[in-house]
Amino acid sequence: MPELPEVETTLRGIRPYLLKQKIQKVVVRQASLRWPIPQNLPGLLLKARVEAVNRRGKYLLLTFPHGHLMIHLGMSGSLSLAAEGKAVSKHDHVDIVLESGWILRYNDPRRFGCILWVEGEPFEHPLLASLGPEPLGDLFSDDYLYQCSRRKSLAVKSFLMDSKIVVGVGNIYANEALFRSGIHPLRKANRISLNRYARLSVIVREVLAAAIQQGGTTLRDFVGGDGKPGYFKQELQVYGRGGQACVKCSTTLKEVRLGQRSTVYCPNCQR
DNA sequence: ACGAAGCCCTGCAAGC
DNA sequence: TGCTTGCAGGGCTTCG
Repeated sequence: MPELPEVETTLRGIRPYLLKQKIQKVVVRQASLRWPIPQNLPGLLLKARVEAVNRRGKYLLLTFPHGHLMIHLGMSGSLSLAAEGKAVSKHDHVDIVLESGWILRYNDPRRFGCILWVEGEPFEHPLLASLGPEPLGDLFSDDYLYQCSRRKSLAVKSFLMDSKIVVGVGNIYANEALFRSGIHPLRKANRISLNRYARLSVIVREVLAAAIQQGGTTLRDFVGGDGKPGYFKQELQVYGRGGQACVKCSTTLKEVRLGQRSTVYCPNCQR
């Protein structure tokens, strides 16, 4: 389940192979992702040169002279670099063949991801226009979270996972960050003090940065691998541990569903 | 305008 | 063993 660190790791892994490369061929085997892959994509990309590779939230942006390729990995998607002639496996939906011979290969079993073509300013695209700040950027701060939350009566965990508030905090990291901050996930966002948001904002940054750093250490395995670098080996303290003992106080961790997402917390440590 | 629920999809695990 | 059922989840979309 790619979260921000996984997308960032993917970005760093593929960028050097893509920059300044001309697209030699595009093969679409399965066009029906979350939205259909444009039928004319192969023609659009043919012989175009990659000018830049960037990320906004969990969206990857490949910039060409005449537009941008926007890729989202959904929750089961991955990109890998395959050597010329490497056999195609199940759910390898798209190949983007570079002049170097390397193939940027998109695999997505659940097809929750998307591959779209954007002309003009990409940040004005409806999918990107209303995204909140990057959690590792300067705009994400205690003040920012506090101000945003004042008129929000929803659970702080849902608040934190809202991409209009801040991008890239998925279910796993929301659970972990709230545990480490001592904040109860069901507490209303507007019932949390500035001091506690200060702690939360720092911890969100720490958790994401640590995960990215871990992804970086396995980057060398990116090429030729399964496209899923060994990110997220860090120990999860609450996610997936419902019913087990809290690592801090041994109280049994509670698991509830919040907005269809599994939510795990320590009823003693988190208030 | 806000918040909650629904939906897309496949792989895996559990239950019969 | 092989079926059926339920769950996982990012995030857009719809409903109340």
